[in-house]
Amino acid sequence: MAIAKTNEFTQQEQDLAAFAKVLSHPARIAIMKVLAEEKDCICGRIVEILPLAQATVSQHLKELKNAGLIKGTVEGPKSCYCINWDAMDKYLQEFNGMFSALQLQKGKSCC
Amino acid sequence: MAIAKTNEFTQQEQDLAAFAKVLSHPARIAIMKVLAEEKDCICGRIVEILPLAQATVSQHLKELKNAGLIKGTVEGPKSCYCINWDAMDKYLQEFNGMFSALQLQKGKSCC
DNA sequence: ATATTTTATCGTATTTGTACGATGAATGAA
DNA sequence: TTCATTCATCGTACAAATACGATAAAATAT
Repeated sequence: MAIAKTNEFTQQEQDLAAFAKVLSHPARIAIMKVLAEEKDCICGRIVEILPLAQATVSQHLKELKNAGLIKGTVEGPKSCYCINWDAMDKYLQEFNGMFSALQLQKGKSCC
Repeated sequence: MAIAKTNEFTQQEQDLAAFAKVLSHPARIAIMKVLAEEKDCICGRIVEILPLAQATVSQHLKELKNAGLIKGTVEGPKSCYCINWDAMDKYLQEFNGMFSALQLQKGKSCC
C-alpha cells in the first residue's frame, strides 16, 4: 500500500471501511451463512463445506472474530463459533444510516 | 492470494463480497460522501478534499465506476462523477436482504 | 499555434491479503 | 500413558491492493 493513509480519514469512514473489508471475501460471507444455518457451528463443519484448507478457514474465522462479527467458545478440543448479532446489528445500522443520509441529498447530482 | 478460489463460491457470495470490497477503503467511502454532498462532482474537487494524490483518487474513482456504484461523464477537459443510486439501491437491498434472512435463524446458535 | 488545465493511464515500489503445509497445543478416547 | 481428534499458529509463496511520480491525452484559453 506504500505508506498507508488510512488514518487520515474520519473515524466513521475508517469504521465502515473496516466493516466492509471483513465482508469483502466470499469465504467470509459463506462462513456467516453457515454459522446462521448450522446448529453446531464447529470449525470442522465449516471446513467440510467450504472449498478451503483448515488453516485458511481458521484464518478467516480469526478475522471475523477480530472484527467482532462472530464469537467463539472452546468446547473441549473443538471451537464453537456463532454470529455476534449485537455487533452485526450495530454495524448494519451504521452502514445503512450513512447511505440513507447521503441519499437525502440526491437532487444535487450533476449527471 | 496463491491461486484464487474466489469462483468456487456462489454467485451471491461473490457479488456481495465484491460490493463490500469496493467500499472497504476509507477513501472510497469518503468519495461517495463528497459525491453526495457536492454539486459539482469534479475529480479535481475530490483531490482537493482527500489527502491523496490525483493519480490515486483517479484510481479509486475507476474502481467505484467499474463496480457500477458511480457514473462519470466527460465535460470538456473535466470529468463529472455522481452516485448511481439505481445500482446502489439494488446492492444495498441485496446486502441487507441476506443478513435479514440469516437473522431469522437466530435461535439455532450454540454460543 | 502555444500554453494551461484537467484527467486518465503507465510504471513501479511497497504493503496487505490469501492460501496451504507443517507443526504444536489441548482435549478426549483407548 | 498413548493415540487420535480438533483447532490455532507459524512460515512461506504468491497475488492483489495501495500510493504516487511521470507522462499522455483532450479540451480550453491566450
